[in-house]
Amino acid sequence: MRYSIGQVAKKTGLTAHTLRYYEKEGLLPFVQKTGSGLRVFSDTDIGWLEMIECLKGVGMSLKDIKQYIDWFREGDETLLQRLEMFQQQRAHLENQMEQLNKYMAKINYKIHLYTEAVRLGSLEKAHQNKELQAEQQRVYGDMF
Amino acid sequence: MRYSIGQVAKKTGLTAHTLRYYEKEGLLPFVQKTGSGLRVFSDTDIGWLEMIECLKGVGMSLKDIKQYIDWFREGDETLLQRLEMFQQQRAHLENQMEQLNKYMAKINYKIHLYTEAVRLGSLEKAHQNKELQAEQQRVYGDMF
DNA sequence: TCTTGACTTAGAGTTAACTCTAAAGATTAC
DNA sequence: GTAATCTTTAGAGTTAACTCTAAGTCAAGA
Repeated sequence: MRYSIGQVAKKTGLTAHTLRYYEKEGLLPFVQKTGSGLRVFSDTDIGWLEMIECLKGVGMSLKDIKQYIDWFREGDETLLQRLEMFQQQRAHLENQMEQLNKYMAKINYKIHLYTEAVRLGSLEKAHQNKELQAEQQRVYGDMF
Repeated sequence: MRYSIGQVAKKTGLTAHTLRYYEKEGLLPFVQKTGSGLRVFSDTDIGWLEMIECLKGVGMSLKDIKQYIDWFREGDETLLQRLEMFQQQRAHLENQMEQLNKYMAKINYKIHLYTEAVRLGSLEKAHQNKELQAEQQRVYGDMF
């Protein structure tokens, strides 16, 4: 299948502006153009965009994503660099997920606390609830 | 305990510049100053910084974090707003974690693929491995 | 006391990642 | 065929979150 920039924008949730910007930054080196200069995206290009979304979601900068794409274009000489990059990103992702679990515990505590506070009409009173105090100890303490 | 800005910087991994910036943006309204103007951080302030780190980590902007702090300062009239904010952030965090799990599957597949590719000296050959093709199907397909 | 290093301020500068503009050309629906 | 819509370009502008500078003040150790 072939897609115009607008169709890809709809499909991916990015704007046409952003897609052009990505291309300018070297992130979409495989997009074709018609004789009159219009971009034509293939399913392969959509696949690259999904990979870019993944790497961005893991916290990579566009610059580093471009590095990966450049390595890909250089061929099998850069297989090891690419493997190492993915290993680094996995390690990074593991840390990230661990962090998010901690944040979740903290936010769950806040939800308990504020649910009780809303019920009682007072944060101070909610804070005196023994059960919540115990949970706060577990999550690691504060009062905000 | 009381801490200078430099001690807090070390403790939190933020720079003194960043701490001053946070204060300027209204995120640290409880930090005291000495007669001569030096900042004095308390354990309560450290607690706030941990909360800010958490909310930032969940994806909130400094502006929205300030909103929460302002609500806190307004007292029990804003309990419901704060509860709703935390509920929204929990929902957001759940989506985020789900996304990260998908990214992890994708990256694990890449690591398998590239480990095999490095062994064979060719991405093309690794790609022909039946087991990897099956994994790719499960993860959702591409070839980059 | 002197020196060294930490701290103060206002305000300017930086970076990443968009985001928009304007003017013109291309394509589609009727 | 023509109106409406989409796409093109180069380049300027925006936003969030820092990051740094300069010129001076403060505090602790030898």
